[in-house]
Amino acid sequence: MNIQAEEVFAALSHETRLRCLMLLMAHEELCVCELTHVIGASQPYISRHLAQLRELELVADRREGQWIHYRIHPSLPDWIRGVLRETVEGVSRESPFKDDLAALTQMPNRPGAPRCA
Amino acid sequence: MNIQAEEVFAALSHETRLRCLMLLMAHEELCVCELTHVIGASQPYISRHLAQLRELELVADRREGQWIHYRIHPSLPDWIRGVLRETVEGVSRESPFKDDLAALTQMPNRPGAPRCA
DNA sequence: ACGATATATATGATTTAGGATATATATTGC
DNA sequence: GCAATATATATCCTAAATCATATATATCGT
Repeated sequence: MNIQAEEVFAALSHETRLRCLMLLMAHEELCVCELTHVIGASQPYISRHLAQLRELELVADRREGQWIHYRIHPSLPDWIRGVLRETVEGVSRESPFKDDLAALTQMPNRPGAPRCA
Repeated sequence: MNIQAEEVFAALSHETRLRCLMLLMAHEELCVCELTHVIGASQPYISRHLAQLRELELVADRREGQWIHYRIHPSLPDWIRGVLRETVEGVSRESPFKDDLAALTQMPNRPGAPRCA
């Protein structure tokens, strides 16, 4: 089943999902607890939005022990990757995206090595 | 008031609005009757979706006699233009976008000179 | 001024997305 | 096996988007 442009944009049209994607564009892999901490919402709330991104195959997940690491889906179509790249350009200097990037680096007890892009 | 990324993506998440934007990316200026003909929906339906794009300032309009010509907003932020360009790359070979471009050129009695990009 | 064409807006009904909370599952260390 | 941590899913309620239809406005030709 092919990924539908309208569905992609619907996914990007929600602040929480867009914040997750912008963080993942900058950080290769992040676990749910990191995203939850940075965005400052409840765990089920973040998890449900990540599930939507996962079902659309915009992100992929990988379990490592207790943690589930999310990343931009490796086989994302080029044009969608292009859209995300342009969006990073457009929003990464603005709130809340700018602050999210800062909040992540200041998070204590981050699991795994902080692998940054 | 600054244009919000989430609102932009919400606008792009509807097939009708996306089809209008893809057509406008390829054709500089199109009037409502052309878009209505190509998409094959009712005039109020198209007009209402164009109004949403206009309120967001993704498109601009210009009256010329009875016709109102729409175009991609000339002062659209670079990153949004980039998103639209990437999207054209991604979808213009697929239905319904591919067929829309064909249907427009075959439309009889198009008002004004068909100014193509 | 009148009828025809092009376009915009308003209204009411229906569907869909979002949010909060509760609960279920999986893994780890003991 | 049990408690603790990390994550996912289910449920119920509310808010927002969409659609079809009706109607209003603007322009043109006569």
